[in-house]
Amino acid sequence: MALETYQAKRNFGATPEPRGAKGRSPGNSFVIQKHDATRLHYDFRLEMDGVLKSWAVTRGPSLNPEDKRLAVHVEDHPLSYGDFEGIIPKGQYGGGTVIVWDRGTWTPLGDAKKAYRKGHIEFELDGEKLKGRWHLVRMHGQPGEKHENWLLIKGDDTEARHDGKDILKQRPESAKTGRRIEEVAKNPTDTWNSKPKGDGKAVAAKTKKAGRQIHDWPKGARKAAMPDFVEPTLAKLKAKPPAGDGWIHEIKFDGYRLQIRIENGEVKMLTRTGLDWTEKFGKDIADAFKALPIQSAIMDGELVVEQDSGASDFSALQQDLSQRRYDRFVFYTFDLIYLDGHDLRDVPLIERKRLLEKMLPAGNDKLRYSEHFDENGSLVLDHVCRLSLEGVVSKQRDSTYTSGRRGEWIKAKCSQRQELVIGGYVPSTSMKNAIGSLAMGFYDNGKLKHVGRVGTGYTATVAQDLYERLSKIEQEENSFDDRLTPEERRELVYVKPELVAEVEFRAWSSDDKLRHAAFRGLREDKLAKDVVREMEKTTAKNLPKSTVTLTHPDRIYWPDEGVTKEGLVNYYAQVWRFMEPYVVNRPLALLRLPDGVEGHQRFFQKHAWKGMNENIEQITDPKDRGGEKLLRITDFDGVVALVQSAVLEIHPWGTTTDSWEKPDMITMDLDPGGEVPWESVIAAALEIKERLEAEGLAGFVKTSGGKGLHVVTPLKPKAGWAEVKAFAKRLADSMAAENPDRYIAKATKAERTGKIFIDYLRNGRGNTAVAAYSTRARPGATVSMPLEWSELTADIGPAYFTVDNTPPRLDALPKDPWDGFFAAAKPLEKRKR
DNA sequence: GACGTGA
DNA sequence: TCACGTCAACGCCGA
DNA sequence: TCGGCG
Repeated sequence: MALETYQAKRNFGATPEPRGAKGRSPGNSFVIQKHDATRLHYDFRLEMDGVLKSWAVTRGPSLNPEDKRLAVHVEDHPLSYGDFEGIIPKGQYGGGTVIVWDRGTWTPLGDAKKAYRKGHIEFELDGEKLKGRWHLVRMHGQPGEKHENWLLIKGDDTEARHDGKDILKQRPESAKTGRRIEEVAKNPTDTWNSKPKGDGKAVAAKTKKAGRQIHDWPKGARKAAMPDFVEPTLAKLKAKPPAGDGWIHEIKFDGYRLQIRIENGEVKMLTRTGLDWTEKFGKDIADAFKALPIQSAIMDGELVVEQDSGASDFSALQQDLSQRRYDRFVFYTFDLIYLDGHDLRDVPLIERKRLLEKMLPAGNDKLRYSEHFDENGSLVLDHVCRLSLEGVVSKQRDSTYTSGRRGEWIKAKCSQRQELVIGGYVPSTSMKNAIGSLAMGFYDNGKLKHVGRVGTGYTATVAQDLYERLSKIEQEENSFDDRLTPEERRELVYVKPELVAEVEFRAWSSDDKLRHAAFRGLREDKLAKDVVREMEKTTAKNLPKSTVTLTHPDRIYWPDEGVTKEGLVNYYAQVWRFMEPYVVNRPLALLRLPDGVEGHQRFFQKHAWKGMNENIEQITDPKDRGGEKLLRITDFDGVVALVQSAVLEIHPWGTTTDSWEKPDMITMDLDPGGEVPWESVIAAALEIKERLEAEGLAGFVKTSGGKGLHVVTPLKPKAGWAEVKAFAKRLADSMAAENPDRYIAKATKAERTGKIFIDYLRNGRGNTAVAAYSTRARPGATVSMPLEWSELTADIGPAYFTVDNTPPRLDALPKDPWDGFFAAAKPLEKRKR
């Protein structure tokens, strides 16, 4: 065991975990000793009351689990001295903003990739005894900045924490800093740009219509050329609309969000991501826009198909689209971004809408102006819901038009109501002779299906009244056709299914239970036998069911898309039959975000943890028998358990646990650097495919759900990790060598602009790549989507498929896009290794 | 998300 | 009781 | 040998 010593360049002192402290000795340097030849390398900086008191460059141990002991020897230092030999706190924590006390203000330094160490420190400074804690973090830094490691120290009372939350609490006056922190803390997002590049060649104006004269442009309007695609404002999903005068409320449409661009007499309709879908929607809408007395404009709105009730209907819309039936389309315009030479994005919303209303002819049956309401938000929602509309979108009256989701727009959805049969009750625990909750059901083919309990919505009088009536019709036997779980049966008293109640609820859950149900009264006029489910079951398909309990099924994981924990389970239920072979019986690495994609927590996990759901299996790495247990799932319950654990990305090894040492697939990750056109990424994927086929191997392609594409090769498990990785490296290297202007096989960021990084490093032992059909923990609820090669066109970007649009896609597919994946597996032959 | 720990 | 911390880690490449 | 990258 080699023992190496490194000397600090200057003074430094640290005494982690007091229990680890051992002895002290004078001297004049900070020495850190390393056992074994594991890599050691950490930089420390020591910040005290705004002054850089001292600093040191040291080296620490790698996080090799075997290498947990660190010996530190600190000598003759004004701050601290002593030896310690202690257990290094294992692991690190990920993410967050690092803040330092710098010249009198808290300054965010940037994102901490991880904090490696922390500990306590006691020291004397100018005769004063001080206590503190230290953190060592590794910095992301800003682009172009030097990357540094910082040790943050403050006294006990004002310890600098890695996420800055406490600091903000203590220093409310630093609101400015707070915003900066927010910004810095924001994850650098996807740089993939699916916007069409402004199409360059201007189409000659056919007929120049007389533009409507606007003499007094509202304040904020800027003379400007028409911008390219403007990323739409997105609404954040909230439980109810915001209160206050600053908000206006519009009806929420259930259709396709489109950006209308009128330019040189041409009308274009772009989707949320900027794809040109003008052709998809027939001529009617485009013609209606063409007829407007406008020279150029960008408008924001939604294409819908209205039911008779006036509610928009997404499924009808999709039906019409697939049947090329265009006559029922109606376009609701709700925002005006650009008009006749003026950029209106900085104009307050209310003014934009005023202008928009003037532009749109009243009484047009194709184009409508989306009216808004000034009343109290909850009132509007109530009203809207009573009309069986979907919900409301609330917008800040004076907000400018900003791309993305910033909370200026908030959407709230309506609840549903329906009559249900009371099949039992649970006595109240707080009141005598009153019910606490009701067990409800509906009839399906003459059988009473249990849909869960309704435990709210009663006044005390009603609860007593119900008890009075229900206790008279008690019965021994189960009133429901279903076998209830012990939890569902707990305290339950069955009654003859005679009474009908109206119940309000937010949604049906995947297993046909009520969500957020509230009692709204008895329906004396209804016969129990007539109570059936009002809303068509959306799926008659044979979806896998899970017994895993979801806590907080309403937890929102993707606020923009409104994808909840339960929604994610539904997604996996739909894709499971396709996804299963790529995730079961493989060691897994997980990316977990308990607070969703916008939350502050985000961490990888590859080892088992305490309290882990029993449907996630703990397995032993045969190469590391004494080590921590790795993870595996074997069935649908396993994925649901992952979702319950807030796993938003699933990264399996490229092997099954049946043959740990022999991978059954190769994943080549094509990661385009900046300014690489999407067509080039497609070309790269095709080139890899050809090269693989030249070697007698098959290639399958999937979107990454992020920026690029993955080309995956099935293998007969024969060659070992080293050989497979060497093959992958050779493939990447040869492509980079032959086309150095297009490809690069190494991760050097600076050289990657304009090139595609062919990442072969996912093919080593213990390395992972995101699973087919796994969601990605990024905005948009995107998924990694297997494609047939013929589907790989410019229309489909790397982040095109999402939790929302994937199930309909899979339904429409004649077969698995990766049909025959494992059948196409060939062993990696010796000569190719 | 679930656990352990220290205040 | 509450607030906080913890949850991966290694080879490769260029300077 | 170090920092930076996935």
